[in-house]
Amino acid sequence: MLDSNAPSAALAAPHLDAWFAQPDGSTGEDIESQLLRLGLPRKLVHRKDTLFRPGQSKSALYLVRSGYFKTSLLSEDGREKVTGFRMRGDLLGLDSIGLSHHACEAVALDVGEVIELPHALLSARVPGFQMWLAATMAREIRRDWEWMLATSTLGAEQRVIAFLLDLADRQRALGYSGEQVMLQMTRAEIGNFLALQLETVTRALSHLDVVGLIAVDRREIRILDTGALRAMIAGERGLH
Amino acid sequence: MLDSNAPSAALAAPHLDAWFAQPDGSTGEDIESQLLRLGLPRKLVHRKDTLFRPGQSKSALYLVRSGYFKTSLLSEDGREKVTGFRMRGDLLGLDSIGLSHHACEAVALDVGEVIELPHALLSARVPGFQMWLAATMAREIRRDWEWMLATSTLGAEQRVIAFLLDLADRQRALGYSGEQVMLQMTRAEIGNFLALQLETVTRALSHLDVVGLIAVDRREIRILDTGALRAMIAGERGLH
DNA sequence: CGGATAGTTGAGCCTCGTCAAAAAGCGTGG
DNA sequence: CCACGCTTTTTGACGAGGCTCAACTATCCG
Repeated sequence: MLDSNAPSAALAAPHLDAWFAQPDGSTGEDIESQLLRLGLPRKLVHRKDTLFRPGQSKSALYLVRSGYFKTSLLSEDGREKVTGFRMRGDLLGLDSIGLSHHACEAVALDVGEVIELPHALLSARVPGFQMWLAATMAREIRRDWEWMLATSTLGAEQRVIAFLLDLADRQRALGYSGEQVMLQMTRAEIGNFLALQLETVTRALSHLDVVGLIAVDRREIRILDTGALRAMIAGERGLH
Repeated sequence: MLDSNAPSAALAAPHLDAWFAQPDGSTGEDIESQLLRLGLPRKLVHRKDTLFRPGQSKSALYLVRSGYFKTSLLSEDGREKVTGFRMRGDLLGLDSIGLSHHACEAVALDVGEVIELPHALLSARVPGFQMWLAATMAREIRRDWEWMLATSTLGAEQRVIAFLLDLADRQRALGYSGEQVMLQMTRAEIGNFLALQLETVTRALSHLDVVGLIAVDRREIRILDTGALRAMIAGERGLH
């Protein structure tokens, strides 16, 4: 649901445009594997480790190699908003490009590993890095907008469904089953992300379990009827 | 409210990093005025003109020179979400960088003018363009997140206040008064953006008028007590 | 084993959405 | 210039979805 990329033909364009014409993944993996070959500094994290905080001076982006992270925004008066859950292949710190300090917070939800990407260095040394970065940021913007659409037009249960299907899709894209989803985050964090209370998330999960569309076992969710679930967010629009 | 850039010292960094170290505006105006001097193609638009639609093949970004635009996302099943209102200095089409086709829609709310920015050309010819673009995209991401925070933690009236203050701030940044805001969009569009119904927007505006914090005259809003308004979104957190 | 964290479930209430009707603007053409 | 139709806005009444508060259970970790 989350990526509305037109899966169109990659145009045979002059080299500079090569990137912009790419639908999504192909050249991306090129750049990504280039980055991996560069022997950039790696960093191991444990559950609840904070990778960076708002206001902290920023030196690099982080590319997630393994594990799960949440990024969140904090307001002065204590409100918090989880802006996304990140997994392998995602970039952390995109939002603070152009700033000398981080604007959001990134916390590990599990043990994991990230690679530091010093943009200045990479911009100079890796041809196409800038393009890749811009394309990645654009994808982040589209994701954000999709979720804005979801939270403002879908009811509580529909949002939870969209969340589960999104996780499943992303897991599938990484080579996992997609039938089974292990939630690395608390109900409260899911609720925060979806603009719901944790009790509402619980109730939605319980209800979907009762009607047999998913099987909930603690944080392990088995998706039993993808078709029906998809129909529930595409069909009747919005609340009601 | 919307831009949480640290107004910190611009570090004396190696040239490549110059951009990333910039807090926000200074070098940006450099690039922007460079762009203006290039004699890039301009385009005049009328009220309700569509600059681009989802699926339409994309050739360039658009820099707003005058007028007001809304950008919105459309889902297959007809749901719509206004993703932002854009004015002078804003870029249209950022979200579809890396795609060959547009992912969202941009419509003029008034007569206006835009400049076409062909990224391939500019990336090659204007040094620092890529950096500027990345910084601009990052700012868009931060804005989006701020609004996600707002819509998920603030009550209806607070969201409307945040919206008015944001408009006022942006107008002030462009050299206008900031006391007076002319809404170029309908109540329905405001509501869509804020995840509210149009009736709720109307009620919020009416109420704020009654209590004397703003003066509503059709689409002309006069902000009478900025301090009190700011307190209402920073003070008591969220709903209730 | 015991304290803390996380999740579940219930009951009541409140904000905001829904439906409806009317007023006010606004553009258009006679 | 005014009449007409359309869009936009306002206001009211009502109901419901989800939030709040609260109690209880399960789980994790030292």
